[in-house]
Amino acid sequence: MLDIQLIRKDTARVKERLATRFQGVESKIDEVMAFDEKRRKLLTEVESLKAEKNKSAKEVGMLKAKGENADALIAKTKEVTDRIAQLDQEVAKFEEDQRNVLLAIPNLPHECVPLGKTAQENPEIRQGGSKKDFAFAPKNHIELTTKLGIIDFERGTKLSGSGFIVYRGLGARLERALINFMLDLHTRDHGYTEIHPPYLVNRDILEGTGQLPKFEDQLYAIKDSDLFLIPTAEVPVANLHRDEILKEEQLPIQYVAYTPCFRSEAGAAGIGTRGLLRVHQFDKVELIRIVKPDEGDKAHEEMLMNAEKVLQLLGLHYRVIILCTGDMGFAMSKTYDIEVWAPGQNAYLEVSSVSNASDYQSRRMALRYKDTAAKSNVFPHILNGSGVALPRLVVALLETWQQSDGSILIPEPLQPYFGADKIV
RNA sequence: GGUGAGAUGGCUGAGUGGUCGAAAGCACUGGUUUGCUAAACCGGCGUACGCUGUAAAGGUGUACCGAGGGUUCGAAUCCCUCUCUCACCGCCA
Repeated sequence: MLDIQLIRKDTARVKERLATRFQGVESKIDEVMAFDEKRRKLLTEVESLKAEKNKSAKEVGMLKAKGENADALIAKTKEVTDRIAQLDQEVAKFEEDQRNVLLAIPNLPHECVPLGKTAQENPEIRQGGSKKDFAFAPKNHIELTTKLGIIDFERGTKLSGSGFIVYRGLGARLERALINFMLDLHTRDHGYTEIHPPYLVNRDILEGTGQLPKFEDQLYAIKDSDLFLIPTAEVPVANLHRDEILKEEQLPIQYVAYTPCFRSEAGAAGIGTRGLLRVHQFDKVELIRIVKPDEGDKAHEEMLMNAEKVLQLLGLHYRVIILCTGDMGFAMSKTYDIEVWAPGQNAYLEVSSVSNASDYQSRRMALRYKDTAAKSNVFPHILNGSGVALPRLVVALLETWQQSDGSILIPEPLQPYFGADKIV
């Protein structure tokens, strides 16, 4: 969430930058300010009453110690206490109202993020690899996987409904090989520490990263409990140090985690269609960094390159785009997407989203570090990036490395993990 | 799931209704001193928010002793609920 001090001090500028996301959000700032003003006024009043109460209570104690009568003072203090109880409730109400509005306000876009409203306005930053030339018409992944018998779409639907898939035989092995390949790459070559987190988390955790309270309909909830299936490893891993005050030397932190991700995808285009492009459960290797504020931009660029490396090693063509202000996720200040080329679709598919959440999430989860220079506790910047998501990677891999006979070549760096050089 | 014991500041650990934000020790840190390593001594050392205020600071108030509620003029201390930890039993991958 945004810093209330910043909102108070620089109201106009905060509103201006919020408005670049979508028109109308900036009015929430006025709501926050209204609650804030009332809250502080009452707080001052109730706190001075409490000071009075504390003083009187002490005097009662001293009178009684001396054996004197304190009935009058007790009666008077009782009145003050009652009044305090009343005001405390009002203050709490304003605090809650203010927090609720704050939680519904998205992060401020980074200064360098291009203005825009929709995904069509996201500028391309660069490309990697090159499109493969085919001497035949490349098939799409559904045809390829069905013929090879490595993905069973029908039985996935039978078990759990549309948007669920079953990997089989070498398909299952490919999934496992890719996960291990990416985990090893990021831990060995890129310096991340592997985390294996819970797949179920409570409400507070989801509030910390910004999925709640606004996007509950996108989550799967566990009946008769307050637990939810994680939509991404970002949720448990970014929250790992919540409510902590880290030592400065603990930073930077770099975590990598493989988890399945569960998304209801309510209202999303493409759900219910066959294939791997949009599913309710998918595997993903996720990167998280927790860094000092002034190291955020550099860390962001590095993470992007960490994710790109996966595609480079697998010989895939891709492009990097930067999301415009209107297309960015709620909690993020700056986001790059990596889109991989899928010849069978004749389209780019998003396989990674690399974002800088600045201090927005660390504020929500009360994560700080002791900054020796500033002599105070500072909210670190939290970054997350897919490194990368599996289903669309598999699509691009199969469609790119397919042969005219329908077999699939396995890129060399993946072969030790897969245990073979092709799928036939 | 059952029974019992617990939860206090970075750590250990006192404190069972009044001047306790909390003893003491350790750790950390500033200083003094002894020719170094080190020791001794003196001091500092939680977080959040409000008010005030400065160039920086500072001053002041409130809250926080697992969480939430209650009793009381007054709660770390008494009562209730919950969470977690430990031990044993049961069950189980």
